[in-house]
Amino acid sequence: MATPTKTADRARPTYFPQLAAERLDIALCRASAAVARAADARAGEEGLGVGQHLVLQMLDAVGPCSQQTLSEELRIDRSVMVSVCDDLEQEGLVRRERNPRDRRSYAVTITDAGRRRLAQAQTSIPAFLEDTFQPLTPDERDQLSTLLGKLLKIDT
Amino acid sequence: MATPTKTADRARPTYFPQLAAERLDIALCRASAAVARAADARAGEEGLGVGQHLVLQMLDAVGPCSQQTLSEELRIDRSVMVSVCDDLEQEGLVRRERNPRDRRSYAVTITDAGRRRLAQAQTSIPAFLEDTFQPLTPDERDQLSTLLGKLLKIDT
DNA sequence: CGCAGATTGTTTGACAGCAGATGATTTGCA
DNA sequence: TGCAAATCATCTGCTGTCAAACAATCTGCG
Repeated sequence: MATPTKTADRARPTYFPQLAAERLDIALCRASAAVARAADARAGEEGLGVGQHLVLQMLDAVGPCSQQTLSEELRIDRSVMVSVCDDLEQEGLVRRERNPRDRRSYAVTITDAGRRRLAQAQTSIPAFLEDTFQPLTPDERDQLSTLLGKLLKIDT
Repeated sequence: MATPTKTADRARPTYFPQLAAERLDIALCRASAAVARAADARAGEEGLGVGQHLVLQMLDAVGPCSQQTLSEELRIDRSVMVSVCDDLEQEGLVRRERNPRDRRSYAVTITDAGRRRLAQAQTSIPAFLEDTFQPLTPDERDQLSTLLGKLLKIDT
């Protein structure tokens, strides 16, 4: 494309179509970045980080866990899990007790305050998802979910 | 599932199904992380980073650009673009000349060596995409591409 | 012209994510 | 039993990303 305007750079709404169209990997990364940004923003407003939310959610669902287990199931690095649990403990949302059968590990337990906080945070999720995935119809969201599920089958 | 073994934590293949299933945002982030990891690995083998590849691709397609333009079109932070262009220039794949009409900006230009390197790098992309998206059929990849396209319409 | 404000490229500082090392503890095996 | 190897939580250092500050330059408006 020749540049019709005077300055070589300016005034070219090219928007480089090839990338998002041709390279599925790049489109995926861009979409993920946009969504992650939105999630962080919402989590920031709410005062409960995404990782902390996930930990509370899992503890509530499956009962006390070691940090190791939380790490593996939630795909959060175990050294990051340390600070996530630190924050949660400091706010009184979880307790860290030594596991008597294996004193190397903790039994991380959600507290009543944690359950209340979780319930409160859960209520904002549907609206968040609705906002973020607004360009897609419910059917399309299901499609996307299915496709990502297949893609993640091989996740390391 | 009850835990058959003695220790409370061990041997529970729970795998916390709710997350990837219910929360589309998390599934998207996981898939993106896996794909980005694969892309980085391939780029590492090839010696040409993902960002550098994109810059060469765009310069080849639309001609000389300022770093600012490259930044915006490729969604790479402009402070990151500095080092990307530094590396490319050091390897002789691009030239950085001052734009005579606006001496604040550069006119970044791809060199012949850059074009050769780009052509060589391009050949490995189909195989990479094939490997990475192997769990999806061609039809499903098209679906995914379309869905992501719609989702990115609102990208900030 | 002359100056306030915007823009371009760059540097700096903060921060998340990850690999590797460490100390405490448990497990496996001779 | 005793000891080597594995495991859990933690800490440290490195890398990549991003926001904010900065100097040089351009633009718009009097």
